Amino acid sequence: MADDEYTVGTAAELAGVSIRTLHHYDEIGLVQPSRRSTAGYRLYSDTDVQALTRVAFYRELGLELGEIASLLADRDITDEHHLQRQRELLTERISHFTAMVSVIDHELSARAAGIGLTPQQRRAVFGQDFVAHATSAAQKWGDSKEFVQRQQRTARYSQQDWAKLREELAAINRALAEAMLSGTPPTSPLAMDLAERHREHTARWFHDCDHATHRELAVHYRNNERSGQNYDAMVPGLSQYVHDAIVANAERSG
Amino acid sequence: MADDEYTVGTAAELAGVSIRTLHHYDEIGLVQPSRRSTAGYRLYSDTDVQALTRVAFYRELGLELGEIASLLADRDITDEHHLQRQRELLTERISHFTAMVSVIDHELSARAAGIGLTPQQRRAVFGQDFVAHATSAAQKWGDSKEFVQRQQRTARYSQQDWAKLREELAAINRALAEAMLSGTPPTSPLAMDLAERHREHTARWFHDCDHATHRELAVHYRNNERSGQNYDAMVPGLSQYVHDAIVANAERSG
DNA sequence: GTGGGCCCTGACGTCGCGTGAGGGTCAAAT
DNA sequence: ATTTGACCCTCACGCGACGTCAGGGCCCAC
Repeated sequence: MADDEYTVGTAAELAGVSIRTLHHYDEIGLVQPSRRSTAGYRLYSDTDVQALTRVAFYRELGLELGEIASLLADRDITDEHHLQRQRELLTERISHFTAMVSVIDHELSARAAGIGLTPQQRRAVFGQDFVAHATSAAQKWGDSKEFVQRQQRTARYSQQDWAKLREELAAINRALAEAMLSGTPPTSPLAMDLAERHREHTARWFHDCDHATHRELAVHYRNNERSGQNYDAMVPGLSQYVHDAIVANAERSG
Repeated sequence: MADDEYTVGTAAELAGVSIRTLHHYDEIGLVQPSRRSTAGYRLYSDTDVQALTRVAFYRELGLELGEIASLLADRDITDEHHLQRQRELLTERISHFTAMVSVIDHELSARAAGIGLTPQQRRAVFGQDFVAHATSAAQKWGDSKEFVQRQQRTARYSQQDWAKLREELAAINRALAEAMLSGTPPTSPLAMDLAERHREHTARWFHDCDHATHRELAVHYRNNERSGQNYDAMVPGLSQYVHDAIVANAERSG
């Protein structure tokens, strides 16, 4: 056995998979050892191990062996193409999962506001439109500075932090809903004060939030398109009310 | 059938899985419909659908049905605990994949410098130490401002961008290697100029990079622990040389 | 020359469903 | 009142990607 040849055990370890897996790949012809010893031992070359590594990578990304086979068979695909492709698949998964995190934050926030999701809402959030919905939300917002900051901060929050955050937000939101239902105009000092509390809460827990940023948020709230808050789901008309209060508060402070 | 009850087809659609999957979950007792119609039809309640949704979510995160069963069975776990847990699993996957992207960028950069990885390097990068290596690299660096910026920028690069980036970096690295091999001291103007070109390249393609930041990078390079560059793998001793040149260049400019 | 570690080839088991076959159910349209 | 067609039921076998023995060779060190 030459120096740059490996038996199954070694090759398997190098590729980070089991011996049985190599046997399987040999059986189905996906990756076969370039040589056999006189005793019938499989001998994998460096190139073979590289192929195995590639397969393992694609597998971890969830591709089926058939797909991988056609990728490997395509002689037009260079090593760099493979790396590019793997990178794409990875970033795809990352943005998908990031979108799912947004959905969870959505539901956590909804619960923070003391509202469980109805079956209809769950349908929209977790049902068939799940990915499409989450992805569009992530695209609308996902590249903004605020989103990145929020992701970074919230990733570190403990369960206690979340509990506190939610409690505070729930108090603000309940007060806003009460104000609206009691006929207090959104331009009243009370409503504006609540808007200001909301701004401070956002700045404290999620991301920097001056009055200009807060105004932008308000528009998203009104359109019920902001991941993490759907005021109309709490009380119909509340999103418009919150929007108006935030704008009034921003006007007030200059 | 009451209004808040659904037959298999409907329940399956709400949960975003196949009918057969619901049959299977029923068979193994993971999620069973709370009622059957007189004709033997499975009737799923809202609560059942919620459980199904949860299972689907955990499945997408790669958990086995057995694990999910024990999670669902644990009556100490509230709805919010589930959401928290799912969020953790997601961010785990995200950082794992982000680490894998770093590894790919590593190899792309190595190729950019005109150097294919040797089997030994591949072993370190893709072999059994893969996850540990990538994860430790990500932890060392993963929370820094520079990393985030780099991720954000590079995510948008086209293949052409990468090609250009790599070409430029390869030219700089080759020049540095030549300088070292020809005995030019790292404190010479030529080496310092190359360090400066490297700094500008980094600032242009990856993240803001003043001289102080560049110095920090230099230390990582010297320790060969920086994802994306391993100068000693190109030419032994080059990492120290690059480090010294960067420091000299930083000294020079202030 | 023998023990322990590696390798071989079957071949059956597992998990999470997919995919029929053969047959009831139900509401609407004829 | 029946027929149509969409839905539902229960077997039951199939599949992908291996895991896991069982029974047997190879190889090298002591």
